[in-house]
Amino acid sequence: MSLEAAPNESAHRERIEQRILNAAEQVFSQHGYRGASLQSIADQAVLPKANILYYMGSKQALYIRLLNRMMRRWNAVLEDITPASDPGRVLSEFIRTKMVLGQRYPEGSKLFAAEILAGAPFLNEYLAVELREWVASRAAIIRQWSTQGKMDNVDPRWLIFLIWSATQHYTEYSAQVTRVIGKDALDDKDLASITQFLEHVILKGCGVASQPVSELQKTADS
Amino acid sequence: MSLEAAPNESAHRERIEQRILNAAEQVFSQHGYRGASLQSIADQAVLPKANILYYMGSKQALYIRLLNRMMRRWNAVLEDITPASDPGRVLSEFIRTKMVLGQRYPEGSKLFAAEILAGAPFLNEYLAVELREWVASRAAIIRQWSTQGKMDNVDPRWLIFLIWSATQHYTEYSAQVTRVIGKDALDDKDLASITQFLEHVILKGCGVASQPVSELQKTADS
DNA sequence: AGCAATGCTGACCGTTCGGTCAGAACAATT
DNA sequence: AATTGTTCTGACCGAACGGTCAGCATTGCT
Repeated sequence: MSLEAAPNESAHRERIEQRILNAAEQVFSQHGYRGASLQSIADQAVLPKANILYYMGSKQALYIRLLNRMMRRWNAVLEDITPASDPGRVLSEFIRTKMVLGQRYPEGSKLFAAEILAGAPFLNEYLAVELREWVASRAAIIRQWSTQGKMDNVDPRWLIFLIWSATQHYTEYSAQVTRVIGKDALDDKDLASITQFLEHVILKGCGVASQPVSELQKTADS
Repeated sequence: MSLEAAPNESAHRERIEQRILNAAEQVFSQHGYRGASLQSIADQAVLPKANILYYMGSKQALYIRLLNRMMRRWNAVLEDITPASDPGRVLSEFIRTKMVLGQRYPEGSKLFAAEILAGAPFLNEYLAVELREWVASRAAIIRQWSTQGKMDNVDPRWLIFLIWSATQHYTEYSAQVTRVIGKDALDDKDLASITQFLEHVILKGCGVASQPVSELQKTADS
């Protein structure tokens, strides 16, 4: 329940807690809440198991702290969107931001995915209240863009889900993607290529003019 | 290792095995391989735990049988595609088929997702060999469509991943989708709307003419 | 140097894990 | 009624689970 960080934590405590959180994020993201064991988290953090509980209290408290940390990172996306905004610029930035976030916090993204797969027992309220309002408000603006003739008349909810799923895929399904394309990991060139592909297909597919702001970006395209 | 079904199984044994497989699919899909317990599978199947092991041998053997059953269902997708095929028809059918498969086998899809999230320890070889070849052969054909001018010059691998992720999202993230749109489940109308949205955006986004075959399908679109 | 506060952890707790097995229950054949 | 083969399951095994705690080590203040 109480998940605010104490304000007067020592730097040492802070360092160790981050070490535990990062280790836990890795284990939880691979095996889900039930499948993760405190022992394997302790091994990953190179700490005795009792130490994990000393700092985090319980498995559940640790898990909830992780979920909150991840959700905090996802704010600040699509914050400053208005009916007057240019759809091309906004959607482009949305796609790019999501791609970057997924690459920056791959374990956090997978943790989130595992939580949803399990039926979102801990994120139930967050999804049904905060995220729902987030989507509803953005959807309303996108719908105005459609009526203004700035883009096709598509259901904005499906558009948001499309961008989420298409970008998240490359972090959450990285095990599949890398094996299918025969690489150990996606490099920067791949990621740039994917981002550009998604911008091209989604913007064009929604009838949005490619971003008018001149950014050097002319590549292979019949 | 040996995972072929015995040919001379009694109808009774067959029925019980299916009951166990369905129960296990549900539990594994929610909690992953490690997070699933034989006891909870037994409870789900309303059978004593020892019975599960009597029929399936071990937790791992049961899990592998489930993976194989799911992979078998996924064959027959995009089998008859050639350079002469019409991209619009093929991509449309691909999207529709994937949407239907996800709705028909939601637990199987989630099971697959959990396996990938865990790093695909059991599907490693399948992904790196069979699925890789499947993608490579389809990608080659799509690339020919591009050079023939039938569609934009996009990377076919990203296109395939896009269709996978966009369609799978509605089964694997159903917990998130339903809470965000405020429904208990997606109904047929939602699914038709989503399918049509995806066809519209992806085909148009790839520069493919919407399927020429006249199927009554004229809906809201500025 | 002395002392309280905090950091730390090996040992332990009851429970649940995957898996084994002896033997009861049942069905089919003689 | 006896025999045989299969189906079934309660009871049990050692290991691992999440969590507790007594007590040692370390630190910081006086």
